Amino acid sequence: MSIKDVAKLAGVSIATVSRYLNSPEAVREKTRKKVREAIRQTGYAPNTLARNFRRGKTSLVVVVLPSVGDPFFAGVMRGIWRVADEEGYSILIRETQFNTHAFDEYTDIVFSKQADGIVLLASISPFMQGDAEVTGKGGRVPPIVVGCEAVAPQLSPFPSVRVDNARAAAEATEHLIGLGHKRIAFISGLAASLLTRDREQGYRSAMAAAGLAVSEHWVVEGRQTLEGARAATRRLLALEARPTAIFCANDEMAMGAMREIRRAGLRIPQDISVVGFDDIRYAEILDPPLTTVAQPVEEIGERTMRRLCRAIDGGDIGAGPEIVSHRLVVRESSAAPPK
Amino acid sequence: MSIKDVAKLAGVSIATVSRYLNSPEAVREKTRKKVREAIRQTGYAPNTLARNFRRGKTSLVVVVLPSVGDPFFAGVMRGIWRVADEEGYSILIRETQFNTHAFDEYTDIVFSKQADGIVLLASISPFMQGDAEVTGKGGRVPPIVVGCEAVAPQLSPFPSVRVDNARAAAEATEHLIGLGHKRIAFISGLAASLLTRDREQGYRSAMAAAGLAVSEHWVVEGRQTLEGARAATRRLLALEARPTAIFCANDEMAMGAMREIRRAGLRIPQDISVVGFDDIRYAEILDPPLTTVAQPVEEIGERTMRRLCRAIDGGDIGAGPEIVSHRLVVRESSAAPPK
DNA sequence: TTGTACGCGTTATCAT
DNA sequence: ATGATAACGCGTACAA
Repeated sequence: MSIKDVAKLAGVSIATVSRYLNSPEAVREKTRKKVREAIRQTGYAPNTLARNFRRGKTSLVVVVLPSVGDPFFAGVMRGIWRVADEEGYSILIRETQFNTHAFDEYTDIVFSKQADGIVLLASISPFMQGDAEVTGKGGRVPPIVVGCEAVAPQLSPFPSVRVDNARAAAEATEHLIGLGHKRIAFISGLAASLLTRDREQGYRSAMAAAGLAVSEHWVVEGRQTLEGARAATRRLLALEARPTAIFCANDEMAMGAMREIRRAGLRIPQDISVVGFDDIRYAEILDPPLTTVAQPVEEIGERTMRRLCRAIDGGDIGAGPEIVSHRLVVRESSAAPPK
Repeated sequence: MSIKDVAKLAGVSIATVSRYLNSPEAVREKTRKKVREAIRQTGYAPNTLARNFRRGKTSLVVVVLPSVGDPFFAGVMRGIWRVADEEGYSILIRETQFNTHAFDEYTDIVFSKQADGIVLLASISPFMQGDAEVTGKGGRVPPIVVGCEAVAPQLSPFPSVRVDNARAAAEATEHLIGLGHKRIAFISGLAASLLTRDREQGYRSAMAAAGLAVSEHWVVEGRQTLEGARAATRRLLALEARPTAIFCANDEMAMGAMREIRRAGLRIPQDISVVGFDDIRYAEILDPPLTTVAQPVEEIGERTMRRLCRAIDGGDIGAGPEIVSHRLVVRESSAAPPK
């Protein structure tokens, strides 16, 4: 059931069948009909494996992300899939589970032709290698685009698509400051994540700009998980001078924080305000609805994937980040601090 | 930078290089060293595309699921990935967004050699085709295993791995009945989903067994989404004889239901009890923590994938469902009805 | 417009 | 233990 069988049955050469499939206009209608009929009869389906091999293209793109469970990525993936469908790519997903991987684990995917390119979504690994070999074995830079996350200086050849995390975090902090808060805590993600570091830096600069000191007890690592954030929150609540507001580096952690605050018998926002980041679909249905920073997730996905496609096609997509706009969404989890 | 270059540089034949890669023990150590060195120097990486082509195997498996955003699938995917890594498969993910697809859209993936097999996770599509052609063009049944979802009778050739949804739903309903509830509502998923229909049937049979009538106003479609469940809940709350408990076909919908109940100024569980299904990681941190049915998600993923691997290898995996055990997790969202 | 024939990089078979 | 060579299915340059 290969192209040969179809050719034989249709009484034409395999070249004609191939042409029928790839540029039908180059085949006479009468011949087309014969081929069409033969394909129908044999139930022939072109062997994608052979086709890709011949074309030297996998038509596959790997998306690396920390955890598929995070609803935040659902939106980004939607954007990626939209473009992938348009451009004829299938998406392979690899979950890092927040683990670090050597950089060539990624580049090798391309060099060994398992995929044509790679999207790195909020994946910290390459950013940990201060001395990373950004060029591959052949001295070539594989098509890689980073989404959501910032890119370390030494990896500047790689383009990224993201919001201005520092600015957004600063705005969220300013919102709390504007409400009258002075003791504002920050639950960060993983120390290794630039994304989180950028948000922390935004928080710190907003505090500094308002002339507010940041106690080192107020900045705790939430490890980007529900559980991590719960532990972090417990520590914050145990502080003598308890913070009146907690800004979490993402909504997932904000959910964990809210849980612990309630467990401690405190009310949100009357006793403590909570602000998140990402505006996942649960943010609005929490009790109370969560104030957070919205990111244009589908747009990030689309732009990231589109840029990757151009890179795969050999186009020069330049380096540097492409910044998309964020938006502070004020809901009911933030209010003035208690007297 | 192909196997030829390595062979030339090492002064051996391509066959030897191939052997070095695939069964090193069949190569003399001295030769191995030469090849190793040549590979190092050239930076050669085997062309996966060519290898798969030659082997007639994609080493790819497609997982079809309604929505990656659902935290429930995160656990199932973890199980799938574990086995996939062991067996050397990469996972392609396709999101249906709850849309229906023709059955051959899936089977063609295998026949056109885009992948070696398919996992259908809670995906309704094949179950809608009463007259589905289960055998492919060549009359062969492609390797497909269904996870979480039940399989319609006409598709019985396909195996599945799942909990006993009807039984589990009955137990959850019995739990509410045991607390003294009589007016128990059910928010179902999509009418087309067998999974949801099984749960509905479990609910109905438990009610019937307890001698409780089910008003048709009490069974509403939540479309498996937050929004759908919210609309459904609003309708339930507007009923003259308002239900004292709502059983939701999954946790996602339970989250939506809880939101609307609170918006209406009602308390959970004092005014209304809520029970979900799945025990996603958010269930425990909701306010109040959600009573729900836990599924062994990783185990489902593992078993599903393992069965698929055997099917791909040509093993006979039989048909019929493989039932894994569920567990009712009672938390604080369910209590006795108000007087 | 159609057919012939080669090559893509690898694995596998068969000699040596 | 190693080498020569034939496939795998498809696309395409070139010839007809």
